[in-house]
Amino acid sequence: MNKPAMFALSCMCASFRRASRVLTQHYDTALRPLGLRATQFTLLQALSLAGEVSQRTLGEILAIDSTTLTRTLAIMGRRGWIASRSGKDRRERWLSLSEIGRAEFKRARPHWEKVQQGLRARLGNKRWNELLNLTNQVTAEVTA
Amino acid sequence: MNKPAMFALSCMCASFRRASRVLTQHYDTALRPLGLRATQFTLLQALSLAGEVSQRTLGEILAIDSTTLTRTLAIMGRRGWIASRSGKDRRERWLSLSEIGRAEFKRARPHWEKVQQGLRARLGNKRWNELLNLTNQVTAEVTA
DNA sequence: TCCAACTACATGTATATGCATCCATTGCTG
DNA sequence: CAGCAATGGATGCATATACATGTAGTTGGA
Repeated sequence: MNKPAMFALSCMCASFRRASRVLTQHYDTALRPLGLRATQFTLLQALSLAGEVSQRTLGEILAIDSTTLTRTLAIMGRRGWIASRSGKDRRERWLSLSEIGRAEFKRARPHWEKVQQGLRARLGNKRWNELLNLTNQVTAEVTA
Repeated sequence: MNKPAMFALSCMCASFRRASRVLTQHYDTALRPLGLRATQFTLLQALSLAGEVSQRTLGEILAIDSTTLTRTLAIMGRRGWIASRSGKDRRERWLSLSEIGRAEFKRARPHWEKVQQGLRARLGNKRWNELLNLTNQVTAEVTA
């Protein structure tokens, strides 16, 4: 037993935030042996996919405030994962993964894939796909 | 034009976190005139629904670490929204809404309902219901 | 009965997050 | 071209979040 007291929430925001907390802990647990957080893995992955992007654009991709990125990237920068340079427009910071950052991402990816697989198996392919589609749609809808 | 650079994410955790950020800002914006955050509204609502609960139980309901609640409730307590007392087991804190807290919740609820309605209209009833169901299911599944 | 294990909450520390504001740079317009 | 508005990012500040650890109170045996 030890059934959790959890019950369904009718507030979309609250339901998403609760699910996020639960998922973040789940992914964090899987990545903890690597000394990596889910949020940081997400940034490594985003940069790996996007190539070189400005801080502003990275923020738009992940719907993260640019000023939040300043701090999070600083932490990752200290660990040597981020390469940044200024562009023609000298206000901009162009970001990409450093060599070390790419290696870190490569090291973490299998762990991430394992969590994804495990969760996908528990939810079933149908729900898994619906969830990814719907959550991405909500983001698009609210952002628009 | 001015299209957001956002694209679909395949990481369940990242997709949920991004959607949470977007939704939180959306709800926060609606509640800002009241000086209330979405997270705080959620706590008011949870306490309003749950009646008197221990801090531990409240944490289980919302999947929030009990130590997180210590701080968040402290903030809300300073504003006079929370009534707390210790139970027979003197380690426990039993929490409920104070009179002021109930008033604050009542004041905020219409604003919250308006955001919910607006979002529901944009997503359509079908997707809205699917989203609530699925997000609650993920929480249940991962928590289990 | 008494102590060891356990439980509930508090505190220290670190990251995540966003808003208001500031600074430097760029773009626009008269 | 001069000057002002707009933009990209940094900084100050406040909240949200969780883990490791500390502390007080409870409980289940020996």
